[in-house]
Amino acid sequence: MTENTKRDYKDTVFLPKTDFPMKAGLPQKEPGIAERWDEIGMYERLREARTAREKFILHDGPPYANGDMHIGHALNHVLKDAVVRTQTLLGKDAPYVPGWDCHGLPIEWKVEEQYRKKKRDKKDVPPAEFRAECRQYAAHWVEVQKEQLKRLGIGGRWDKPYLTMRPEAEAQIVRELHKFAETGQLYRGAKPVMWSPVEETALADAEVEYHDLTDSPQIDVAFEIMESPIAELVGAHAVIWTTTPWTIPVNQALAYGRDVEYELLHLNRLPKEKRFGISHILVASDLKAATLGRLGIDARDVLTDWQGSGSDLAGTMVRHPMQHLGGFYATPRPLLAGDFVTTDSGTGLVHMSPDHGEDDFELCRKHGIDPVFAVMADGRYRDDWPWLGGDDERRRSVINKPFNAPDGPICSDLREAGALLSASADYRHSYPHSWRSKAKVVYRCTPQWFIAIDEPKEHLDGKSLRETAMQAIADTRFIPAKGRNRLASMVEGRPDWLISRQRAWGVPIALFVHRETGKLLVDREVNERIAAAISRETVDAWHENSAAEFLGPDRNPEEFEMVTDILDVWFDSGSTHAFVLESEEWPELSSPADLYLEGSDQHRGWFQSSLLESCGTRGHAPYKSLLTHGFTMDAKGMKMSKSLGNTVNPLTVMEQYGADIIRLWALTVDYTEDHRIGEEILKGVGDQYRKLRNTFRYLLGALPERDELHNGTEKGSSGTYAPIAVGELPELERYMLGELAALDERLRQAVADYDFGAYVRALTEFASEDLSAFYFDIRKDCLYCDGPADPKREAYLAVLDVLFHALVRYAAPVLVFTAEEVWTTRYPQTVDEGGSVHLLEWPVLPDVSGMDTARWEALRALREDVMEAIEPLRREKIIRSGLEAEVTVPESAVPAGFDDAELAELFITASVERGQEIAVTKTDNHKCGRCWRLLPSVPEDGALCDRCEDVVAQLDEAA
RNA sequence: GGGCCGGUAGCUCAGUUGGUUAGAGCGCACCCCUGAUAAGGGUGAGGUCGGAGGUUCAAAUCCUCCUCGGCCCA
Repeated sequence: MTENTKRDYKDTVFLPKTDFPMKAGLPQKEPGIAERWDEIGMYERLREARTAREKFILHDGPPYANGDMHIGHALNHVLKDAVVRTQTLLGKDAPYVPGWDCHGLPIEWKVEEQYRKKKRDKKDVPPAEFRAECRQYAAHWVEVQKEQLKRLGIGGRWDKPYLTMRPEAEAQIVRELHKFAETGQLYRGAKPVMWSPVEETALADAEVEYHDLTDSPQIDVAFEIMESPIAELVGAHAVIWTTTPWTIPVNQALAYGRDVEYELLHLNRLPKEKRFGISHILVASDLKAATLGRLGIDARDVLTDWQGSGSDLAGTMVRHPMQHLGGFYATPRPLLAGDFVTTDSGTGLVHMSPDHGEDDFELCRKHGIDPVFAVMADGRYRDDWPWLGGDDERRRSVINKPFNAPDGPICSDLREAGALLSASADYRHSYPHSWRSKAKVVYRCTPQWFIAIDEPKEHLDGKSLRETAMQAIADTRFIPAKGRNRLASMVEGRPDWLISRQRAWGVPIALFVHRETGKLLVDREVNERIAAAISRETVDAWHENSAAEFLGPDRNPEEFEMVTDILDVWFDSGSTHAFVLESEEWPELSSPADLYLEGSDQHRGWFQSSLLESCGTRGHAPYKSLLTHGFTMDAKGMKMSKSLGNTVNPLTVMEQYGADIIRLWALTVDYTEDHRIGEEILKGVGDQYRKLRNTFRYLLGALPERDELHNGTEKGSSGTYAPIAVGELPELERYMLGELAALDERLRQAVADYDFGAYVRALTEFASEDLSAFYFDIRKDCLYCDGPADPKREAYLAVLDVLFHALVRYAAPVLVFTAEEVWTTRYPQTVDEGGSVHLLEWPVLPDVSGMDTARWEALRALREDVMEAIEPLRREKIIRSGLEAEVTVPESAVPAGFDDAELAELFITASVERGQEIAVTKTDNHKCGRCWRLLPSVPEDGALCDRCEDVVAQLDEAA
């Protein structure tokens, strides 16, 4: 046999063979795969495949149709897609209809910007044309985002997404509004709302952002006390402090705190020029020092003439500093007790203008003081206003900086009236600004439409909308659980829902108000005429048709006012359950949804608007459970912003790494908290991806090219593993099937918990630890060197087949593209058949119940000890590989039922025998020229062992 | 400024009702293999569990304060 020592046995070894490349090239490959899904009509195929199955409805919250997809969209949609795909894999019918929010200010703003660029005045544009432009603008971004989401591998009904601007949707939104009107939950009120004088519109809370200012004005103003139960106070001056001088012309009262302590300070000791012509001032004791400081008065120079608590001030009246103007200013202003008064800043006395503050409005309303609507939409005082209104050339918008400055008209007039005690422009605080124009906003009282939150309603079983919503929250499942508290506390504390906007691009508040009585017209026939018209002609119907057409012949159009406000876009999106889930247009959907899934900011947004809309009209939430995710930060955990330049663009990541990498990232991080993304993290995700990819590559390489395992039958895209007789398998094979079953269980649990991090981790650790480092490593010799018909080798391949079919399905919801690539590599006919890995269902595994896994866990622990014991010999270069080691293990450490030969195979060593303690020596055996094992049956290095001798003989014979 | 949430190895994450030397995967270092090869295997080094107090026989786990970060609100 000496000639054999020179023979190269490489071609007698069964090495893995596959066309599946190690390097993924995802950015190049993915678009083609997505395209094929489109071509085969994946969504319809899935609906067909899951006909009559239990449904799982994830309702998409509509992103705003404005701009490219950003990382937040990517995370959100990958999570949604993972939910839909895992539920589908479990065999449920999980349709997904993506949607977009299309109305609203940001789009209007963009369209106006385009007009400005064309030097065209918006006021010259006919409203219908303007709305048409907005519609076109939104449609453009819907298409852009749609393509970007498809590129991300998101599956859904892309041929018919829902848009809030579809006429059918607009009509249904109006119908929902009418439901509120018909049940008496809608009212027109006057309330101070956040108002932007620049955009001339009321703003929602979400449209306002706070910026820190360092140069705000602050002034102290003296109001002379006319009458008071406290005799000493008469003739003295109450001092108020404010950062908004422009509200002084609309002052109607002062507020004090009942429990706050006040002092009357005597200024007579001061030199005359420091006294402002005033003898006494009234301020809170706690703020005395701060106030005197602003007034430039040394506290040692003043005496306290009177001291008392706020409640003593009841019944005190002051006069406005501009009393000499008469009219509005001639009325005495009362001092009122306000719960909101604190001694944190100011003077402890707060000037009240019901037009321009929430606290002010409420307190004044209690005392019968009404707002006067002095400030117009553009921020200037109205034409007939006696101070700084009309033709006063100094008239400006109230947010105009010079207007409020210490040398501006307000301060100058107050100074002249002897009422201005201090004025500067150096105050630091945060102040609300419009998120679009970045200009300052103000509180301004305007007529607005509201949905009442606390009125008990018959159709809600005598409960209020708030109570109904609180009950619905109690009935909802929250993932993670902390969301419940967050939503509940917001609903508990929120005010009535302000739903009107004075803008152009939106669903109209299509209502009639009787001019004489001011009452809302509630007539179902009229309402249905309105909705029907909108459903035919879009929202233009309301603006372009005459009142008479809606009112019908029985009513005189002259008697009714058509409301021209439009709806808050939150009302639009809050109605999606009505015009999407309940709509005939998407028969695959139903309501309520099993799940809404959005970022945690939507506790105040969509989760809440949907809840209120549905509770107000249907008495329950439109969802059974709510899943919220945190926000994506940069690599250091800091918020991403364009100005900081630390944004990560998912489109770029897809180009560089591929969509499967972003998906793997999104499903690995803890979405319940804020999480990070960055180069290092993506690199780590890429490593994890490669581990999974190589596991599939190994399986594809080891498994027969033609499907011999299936006895020649072509299983194709509906294929599953070949039937196997579990009882006849070697124990290692049965153990691995048991481990696979354990993995299966972990994965099912992770799906039930929406815990995708646990899902991916279980999958990766299984691939890495159980397969690569254990099972595949042990069976490498068997796969390469045993004869093709060897029962052990066949058993191994059978188990690899099971593993393949299970793992490719498990991976499919995560690595949507790679799983498809894996599947079509093994079953190329899938492509012609129009099949896909994504049409398959959760694997059914061979039953291996009753396995004694404890024995194997002990075995693996021992295996680790053996590896550790071998290491010193390798370090000292006594041996190089474990195959050269003869190992002794303590009898007591070996689980029952393993013989020495099995142990040597499992430990991948030359031999194993029992002894007192773990010991390792170098073997004297020779190395088999084919399998490279060092065995007693090998006569000399390079010769064959018994097993290889047989196999080579067989092969030579066949050749 | 207020409410809520969070800060465990370089990275992503586990750490059940407080209880033995705080774990995993990846990365890293070193080694082996060169017949999964820009792959595979082995060993190892990394953490004062954001910081400071406190409760307790015992705290990453409970309490207080501080700090950093985030969301929402003002």
